[in-house]
This record gives sequence, structure tokens and C-alpha cells, in this order.
Amino acid sequence: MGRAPCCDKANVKKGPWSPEEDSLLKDYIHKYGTGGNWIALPHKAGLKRCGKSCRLRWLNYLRPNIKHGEFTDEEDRVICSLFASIGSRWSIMAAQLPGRTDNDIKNYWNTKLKKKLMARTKPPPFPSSHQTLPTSYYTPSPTPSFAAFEPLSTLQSDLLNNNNSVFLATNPCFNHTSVPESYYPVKEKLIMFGSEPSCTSSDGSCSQIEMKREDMSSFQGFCASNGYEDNHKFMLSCGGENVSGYNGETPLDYDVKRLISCSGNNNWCACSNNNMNNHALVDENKTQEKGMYYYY
DNA sequence: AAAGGGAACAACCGCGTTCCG
DNA sequence: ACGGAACGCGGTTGTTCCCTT
Repeated sequence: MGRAPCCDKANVKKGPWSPEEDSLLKDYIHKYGTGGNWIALPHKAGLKRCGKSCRLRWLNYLRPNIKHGEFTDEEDRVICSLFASIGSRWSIMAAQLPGRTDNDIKNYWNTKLKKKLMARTKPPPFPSSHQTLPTSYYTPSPTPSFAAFEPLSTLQSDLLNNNNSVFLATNPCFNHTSVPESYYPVKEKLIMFGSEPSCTSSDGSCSQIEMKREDMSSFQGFCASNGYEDNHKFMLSCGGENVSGYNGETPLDYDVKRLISCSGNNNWCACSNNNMNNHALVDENKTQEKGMYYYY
């Protein structure tokens, strides 16, 4: 048994909205508001539309102060920073960009910004699995090839604290009181990206990774650090030897995240360590689920 | 000028979450 | 506390437009 449909599909119009429908909806909402019930609204407004469709039309196009047209460089920067931090949480991004809707941002990202980003910089070579790389592989890049996206520290903290899904202090997966002293003292916040957010999973399993500080650079696969270590901030993007595919993301998304995460005044490094298991404690059931980690 | 292909954008769908009786 | 209804979100699909051949 599937879920009951939200409306009578046979009797609702689908497809593009006509100007007449737009004005019916706009007029109704201006007069009476949404009434807190989108399902009943179309009938009251004289529309043969699904309530969800009305809601979407209103939120994305008809409500006041919607911005259409080109995104500014500043908006680009915000989107990229947020994407690097929180991934495809379009509604959170929209909340940071007045006048922009989540749908707008999503479309813009998928059709333009992602490509723009990829065109403006090239990622370092992607080391193949089990490839042993010489130390000389470290490749400093003195001048960043892409405008740096600084972490939106204050903004992100507030943002992420509020939605509580990634704040270390409340995240049972990263109970650092149990992390031995010899481990890198993970700072107050550890945010995990890209990987499946199984920390809230009902079976109690976690996509968990703990590493010794010194092993960050010897993790099998690749690492990227953007040199925030001095003030206890750095970004890290890791993929392990068992990475197959790209942590469940499309290769392009994966690369874009890597690019963004390392776009500051940073060094790329890629290195290998065949004894990974001695150094990185990875939930053995979750070795495919390595994501992007952001410490600060 | 017409056809084909790709890009851009609008809208839909399904599912998880929240609300409320 | 529970269950159903409604909401909100993100992924996906459909349509239109525009450029190239």
C-alpha cells in the first residue's frame, strides 16, 4: 500500500501555470492568506490545481520580493561556501540569500555554477586506489587557481547549530570524551559531509572515522588540507582506499566539493599508506561511506 | 529554413518531518 | 501516545528556448 495521493490526480491540472491561474492564486492569497492549509486552498481559490502545486508556485514565483535573474558573485560565493559545508541543503542556502528560492538555487547550481566552478579550476590528479605515491607528490600551489571560499564560520555555526544534525556536542557519533588523548583533539565542532548521515540511524550505527592527527596526511587515498591548522582550523577532504565511486555522489559533485574545500591558500597532497588500518579507525561496516570532514 | 541537441528553468513526485486532534 | 493530515524538502522529470549544423 502506497501513501494516499494528496489530491485527486484525475481532476487537477498539471503543467505550466497560465497568467490567469497566477492571478487567481495571487489575488486569493492577498485577500485571505494561505489559511495554513494548502490542500484546501485551490478549491477555495477556484483553481483546478493540487495544493502542493499552488504552494510551489506561490513560494517560487508569485510571492513578493522574489529575485529573478543573474546571481551575483557574492551569491555565488555564499552558495559555494555553503555547498562545501552542508551539501545540497537548498532551503538552508535560500535562507541565506534573500529573494532566492531553494528551487532557484538548486537549478542554478546544477546548470551553471557547478560547471563554472569546474571550468575555473582543475583538481589535482586523482590518485588511483592502492597507488603508492612518493613524498614528492606533494604539490604546493602558491597561488590558488580559484577565488577562495572562506568558511562562513559564524554563519555556519549558527546555521548548523540550529538544525542540530551536525554539531559535535550533540552528536553521539562523535563523543569525544571517549577519544583517547593520543588522538587529534578534535575541536568543538566536527562536521561531516558527503557521507550518508547514518549517525541518526535507528540501528545505532555510525559512519565513523577517527584519526590520529599525524595520520591525516598518510591516509590512503587523498587528502586536502587548506592550511588552517595554525589557528586550529583546517579543512580536510578524505577518501579512503576503499572508495569506490564517489561516496555516493556523482563524480562531479564530489570533485566540486573537493575543489571548494581546497580552494583557499592551500596545498594539495596525495599520499599513501598501506597500513591504513593501523592508523585510521573506521567503522568496519561503513568503509564505503567516507565523506568530507570539516574541522574548525 | 529545418532538425537535432543541449541548456535552462519550471513543475512534479515521493518521502521524511511536523503538527494537531 | 498515537495516527492521520499537511507541510517542506530534495531529487527528478518535462518543457521550452536557443544555438549549431
